[in-house]
Amino acid sequence: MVNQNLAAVLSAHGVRPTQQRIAVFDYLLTHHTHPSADTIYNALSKEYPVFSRTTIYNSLNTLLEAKLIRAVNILADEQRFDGNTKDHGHFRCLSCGEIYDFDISGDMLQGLCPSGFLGEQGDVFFTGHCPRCLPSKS
Amino acid sequence: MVNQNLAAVLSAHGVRPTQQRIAVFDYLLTHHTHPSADTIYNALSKEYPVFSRTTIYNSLNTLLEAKLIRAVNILADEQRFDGNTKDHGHFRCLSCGEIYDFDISGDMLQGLCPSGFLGEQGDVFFTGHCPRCLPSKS
DNA sequence: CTTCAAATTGTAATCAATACAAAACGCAAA
DNA sequence: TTTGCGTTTTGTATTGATTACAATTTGAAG
Repeated sequence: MVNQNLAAVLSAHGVRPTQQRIAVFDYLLTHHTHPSADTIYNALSKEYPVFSRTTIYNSLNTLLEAKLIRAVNILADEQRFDGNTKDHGHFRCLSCGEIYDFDISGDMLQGLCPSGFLGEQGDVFFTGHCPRCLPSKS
Repeated sequence: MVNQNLAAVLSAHGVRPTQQRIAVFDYLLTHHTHPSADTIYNALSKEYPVFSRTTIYNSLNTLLEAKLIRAVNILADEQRFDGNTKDHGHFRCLSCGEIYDFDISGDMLQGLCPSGFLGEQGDVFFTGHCPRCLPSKS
C-alpha cells in the first residue's frame, strides 16, 4: 500500500501523517510537474470532498520544514514545489512554460559554493528554450 | 558627469533616459545590496520630491527588458534587483539575511546547462551561513 | 470513552505587483 | 517659441498568492 509507506516516511520525519499531508506528498511524488499550491489544490479538490486551500499551504510548509519536498523559486510570481529532493537543476522554457529537471552531481554543486560559506542548499536555474520548442524559433 | 554616462548607456539600449530611470539605474549600480523595489522607492523618495512607487516598477521592468539590470529570485516573497549583469552567483545568509555575490565563470555556467537546451540565462543560488555568521553557530 | 493537543477549515487580512486613466513631460516640426 | 503628439509618470484601484486567526474537527494516548 503506497499510502502506508508515505505515512511511515512522514512519521519518520516527525510529521503526523494526516490524510491531507499524505495526499499532498503523494501528489508531489507522482507528478513531476513542479506544481503551484493552487494546482495541487485544484487537483486534490476533485478527489476529496473538502480540502481547504489553507491546508495545502500548511501541508506544504510542514513538508518543507521536514525537508521532504523542495520549493522551486524559478518564477517570480508564485512558488512551485518539487517532490524530488535529490540534487538537480531546473530549466524553464520561455516558449512552453514547462519546467524540466536535469542532473547535477552533488560534488559539482558543492564546488560552486564559495569557500568560507556554508551552503545548506544550492539551486541552479536556467531560462531559455527546450529542445521541443527550439525548432520553431527561426 | 556620471548621469551623462548613464543617460548615454540608456539611450544606447533604446531606453529614453528619463530622470527617474537614471536614478533607479544609478542606485542599482552604486548599491550592491540587491534591493527590493520598495527599498529603492524609499531611498529615492528622500532625494527626489515625487517619485511614484509605480514608476519604480515601470523603470525596473524597462531596465530589465533592456537587459541593463537583472532580477534575483532568491526570495520567495519579493523580487530583488541587481545592477551587475556579469555572470555571478548569489548566496543568501539565513542568519543575517545578506545576499552576497560570488564569481562563476561563464564557461562553468554554460557547462551546467543540459545539452539540447538553449539557456539564455543561468542562475546559481545558495542558501546557508556566511563567514561572518558561522562562528556564532556553535 | 474521555481528554487534550494538534490539524483543518473558512474568512479576513496582508503585501508585492499590475492595470488603468488622467496629467505631465519631452522631443520634433513649423 | 509654440504647437502637437507619443511617451512617461502618477495615484488609485485591483489582482492574486500567501498568511493570520479563531472556531471546529480530528486523532492518538490514557
